[in-house]
Amino acid sequence: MLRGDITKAIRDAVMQELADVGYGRLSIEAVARRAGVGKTAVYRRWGNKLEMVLEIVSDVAGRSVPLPDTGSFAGDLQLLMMIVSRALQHRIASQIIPDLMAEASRNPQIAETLQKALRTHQQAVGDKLIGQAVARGELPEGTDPEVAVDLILGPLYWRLAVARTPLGDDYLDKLIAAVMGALRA
Amino acid sequence: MLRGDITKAIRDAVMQELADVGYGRLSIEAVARRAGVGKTAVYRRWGNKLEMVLEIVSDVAGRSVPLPDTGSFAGDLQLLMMIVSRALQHRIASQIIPDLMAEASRNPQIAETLQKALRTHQQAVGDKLIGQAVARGELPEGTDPEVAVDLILGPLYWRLAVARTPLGDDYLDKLIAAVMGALRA
DNA sequence: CCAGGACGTAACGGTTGCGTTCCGCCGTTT
DNA sequence: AAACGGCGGAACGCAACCGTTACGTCCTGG
Repeated sequence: MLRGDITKAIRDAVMQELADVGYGRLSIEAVARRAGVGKTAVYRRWGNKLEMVLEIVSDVAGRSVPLPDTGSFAGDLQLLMMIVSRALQHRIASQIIPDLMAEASRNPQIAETLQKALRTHQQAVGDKLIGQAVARGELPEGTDPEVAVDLILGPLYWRLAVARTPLGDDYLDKLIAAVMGALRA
Repeated sequence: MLRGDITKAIRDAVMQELADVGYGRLSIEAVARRAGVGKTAVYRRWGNKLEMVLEIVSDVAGRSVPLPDTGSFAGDLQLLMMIVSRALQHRIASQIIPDLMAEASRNPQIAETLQKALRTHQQAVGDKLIGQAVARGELPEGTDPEVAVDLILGPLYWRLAVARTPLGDDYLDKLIAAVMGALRA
């Protein structure tokens, strides 16, 4: 019976509000205000703030990242890095993700949701990427997928989400070359 | 005239409170409560929450990280990584830093303070490390310090502060080997 | 011995947000 | 035509904090 357009408006408002003020300061009143909606409409859908945020965020984050499979490790790596860097440069993502990550260290429910939505998936992507490369003989047999994934995602996350330094023209190329060099050994 | 032991108690309480609830939810009342101190004692020292947090955090963060200089790039790298990983595994640091980083994207004052306290310094460390290595001929002439620093700090930060995965016994060794491989090219 | 000042406590009025309730409106269903 | 139910809006009591103020205690220096 709940009207879909109202639900959509609330979902959008939550994402915007999360980006603007963060989870800690997000208030249902502000969400309703921003969505142009009564508080009652919100409470008709979710029981409280945490429940609402978790459902909305895990829904958005769950929309899966396509697994790169270009046929070569270099190609896969380049594609993955472009996808990740593109995602991390979007304003909403680059604000919400660090915020929720910080919040997750205090709230087990958030931690679990993020773990499921982000890490599990991205790790799977990384594992597949490395696994394929090893199978193809492009990487040595003993390559540690954990180290490899950290080496690929870490610098990007650090630069885009933490240091917030813009990417130079050739930055990605240099980074890709460096990662290739690191793993090729 | 302000009593030093009281000031110390407040400073400690602020750090604890920051780690527990984050900047967004930090309240002066809670800080005073935790420090076993009246609100008046706090307001006698700082004008408001932002001013207080900035002063305390930048003081703590300003206590400089020693510049590694072991004589070889491999040694410097290992030492730096051990220092950084040690620091990031401390509960307070691993909670406060991501929280303030997220907050910094909304508050220019926090951003500037963190920039000054953390990035400038760490970057200087990285630049010196790379510079020395290049001068010694251990790294090729054109090595990009930005990429190198990201490659060193990114994976550690990602793993310890974001993914929050514990470090295996040989993880640091593998990571060091990988970074060496990446830059040696 | 006394003045000064930092201290804790308590209370102030004001703001914000919670989660709930009640109202009147309006489009759908029956 | 009438009943239903989601809707916005307004107000509720409650709680937490804000930043400020007044008060009485204690310690210190002159």
